[in-house]
Amino acid sequence: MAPTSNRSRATGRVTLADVAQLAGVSTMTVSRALRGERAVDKELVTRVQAAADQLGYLPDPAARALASRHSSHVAVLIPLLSNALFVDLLESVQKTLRPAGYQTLIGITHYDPAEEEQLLREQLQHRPAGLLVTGLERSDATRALMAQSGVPCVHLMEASGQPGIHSVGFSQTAAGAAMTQHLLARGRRRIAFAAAQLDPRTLQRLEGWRHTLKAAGLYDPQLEWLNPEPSSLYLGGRMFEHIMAQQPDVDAVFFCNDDLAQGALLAALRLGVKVPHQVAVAGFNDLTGSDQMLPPLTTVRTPRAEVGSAAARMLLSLMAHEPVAEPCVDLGYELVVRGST
Amino acid sequence: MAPTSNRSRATGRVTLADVAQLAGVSTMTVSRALRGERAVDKELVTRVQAAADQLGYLPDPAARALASRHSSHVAVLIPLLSNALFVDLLESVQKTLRPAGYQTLIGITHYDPAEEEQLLREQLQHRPAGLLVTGLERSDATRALMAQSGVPCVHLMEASGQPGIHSVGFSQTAAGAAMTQHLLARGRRRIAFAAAQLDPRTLQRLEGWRHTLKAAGLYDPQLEWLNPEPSSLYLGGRMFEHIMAQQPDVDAVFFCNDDLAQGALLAALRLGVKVPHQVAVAGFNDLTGSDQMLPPLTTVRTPRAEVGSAAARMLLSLMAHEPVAEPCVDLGYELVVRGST
DNA sequence: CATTCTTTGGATAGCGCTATCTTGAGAGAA
DNA sequence: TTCTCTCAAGATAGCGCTATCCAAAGAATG
Repeated sequence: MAPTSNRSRATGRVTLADVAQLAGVSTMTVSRALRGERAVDKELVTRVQAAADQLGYLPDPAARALASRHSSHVAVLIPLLSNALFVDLLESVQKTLRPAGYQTLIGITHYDPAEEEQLLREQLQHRPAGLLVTGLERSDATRALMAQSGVPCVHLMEASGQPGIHSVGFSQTAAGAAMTQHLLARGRRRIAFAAAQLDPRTLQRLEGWRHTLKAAGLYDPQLEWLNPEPSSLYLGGRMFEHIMAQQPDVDAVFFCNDDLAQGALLAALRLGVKVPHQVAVAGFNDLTGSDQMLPPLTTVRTPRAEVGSAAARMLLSLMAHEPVAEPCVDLGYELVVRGST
Repeated sequence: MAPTSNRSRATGRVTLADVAQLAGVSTMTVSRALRGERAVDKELVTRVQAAADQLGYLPDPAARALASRHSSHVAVLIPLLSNALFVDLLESVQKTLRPAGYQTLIGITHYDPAEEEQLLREQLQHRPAGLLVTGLERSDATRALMAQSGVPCVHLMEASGQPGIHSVGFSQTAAGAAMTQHLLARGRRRIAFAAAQLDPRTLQRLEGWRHTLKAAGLYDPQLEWLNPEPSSLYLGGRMFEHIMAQQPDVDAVFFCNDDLAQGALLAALRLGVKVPHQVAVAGFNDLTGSDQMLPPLTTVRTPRAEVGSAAARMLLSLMAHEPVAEPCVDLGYELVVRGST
């Protein structure tokens, strides 16, 4: 066991003061040496480092937060964890932030602006060092809270053009258009768009689809199937059944998310509808299992892991008050053509 | 805008001192009144409450943590977020803990004992008020850390018999046995057990399967298909193909998780293997989509949402130093028989 | 009525750090 | 040489709370 000072023996915790005593310097020097802040004599730094290692010193985040006015937390607001997209995003965020000494505080908004505001309010109490939020659309109150808190923030999954906004993502509209183009190229003419949840990014994909069909002179509002319920395999199946029953001339369905499309493919099997012969089916996000479906699902692979790590790195720069080369990063997307189209 | 004292005007934050000044009492009385600690005159409590509301006072978690030696965080250690089981568990935990004023710190262990230990070490730095961990099995070092930290802890998803251990879950062994019994009752005789990941709970299900088959005189080690890779639809399909190719006499496959079983059902469709005619397929956990498969998947519905909320409530009691009626809660499971068997 | 026991509010002293000012020593300028 | 001017290290003073001790006032006891 390492020797301990009177102080640490009393509380059972190794403090800065203990390290300072052992290294023969002031607590302030230890604090500075350990954080690499300001100039500290190189020899002193190694001596302090050695003392800290010897005692097994670990800084107290609460004391740090109180004294410095910001914690080592990064607040992350995402809509759901039941969409694998956000799980992947979160994993890559954590993988980048944790080694840098930041804890992520996860808030699930359920796509509800009021809940987002409430969560943000709670999380700001913890004086987070940084903030990651999904998308660009939010209530004025939430926006105001963010601005007035002064906490650096990066927006995820969409690429904003606005100055002063940091974002990492891609153009959902372009991705929606690209998939629609693909279906057109496959000779489809009655291409339905089926969406659930109707969150902002889904609506952007819808816009891409609309724009492309209009340009091709094939747009028909009847082809829009919008359902505000949460996305699920079950709902995808039900929507597919409805579409097939009510618009037998539809020759392609573009679902806003893979879980809907997977449900549709299963429903097609049940109904005996031939995919892609009779109708093509496309999804979005390339979630687990899409490549295992029968037929395998054509979809758009979204770079969520890359978005997570790039956004986390950008946030690290912001938190360190370093300059950020490119405040709006577009990581693109990839059309993945499989058997279903 | 509410009037502010000199102090809060200086820092831009409403403090206890501001509330105390407005209510005409000491900060200590405000602190006690707001936390409902010790006996405070009823009239004073309302006066303090009113002052706090008027000023929009919100306590500072960092200061609280520093002074009281524990934060308002609850650390939660789960293996994965890519298994929907843990997403459901987490959601219900948060739903219970958040209204009680606790923030959850999520740590993803990836089923790795070393990573679990590392995460716990980091999280204990934050002096959590409570701890939720998955399962009962962990490294000695982790166990020691937990014990020496003195942080109240509830174990999830398994029901422990050990005294001094708080747990909420069910018997994985019994659930594994129940499914095997069901397959036997359906007249199956060559029942394979296919598992991935091989985490402790999977191995307990395996034990239930083994025990039941042995009792029926039908056990054969050849029927165990154990693969340490992470669970996925893809892997389930591959394992199913192997089993069918190498043991054509197998008339049922019990998968340790629904994602594997779903992959198997899709593979069966691809291969033209008739389920349940030629071979029955069963899963575990009743995940999203299992009821949408072709045929719908027989599985075991596990009460993860109930486990999450019951465990969170138990932890709240422990953190409040209240007595816990039943330290080991068994919430059971439910066999869900569908078309695949 | 004196004595003890319970309250309940307040004063005090930190919790373990960091922001900020001060000090002292060496470098450079006059 | 003498007077700035840097710049690194230290002293000081909190950050915003709560643990803990204390005192005063009532309640209970003999």
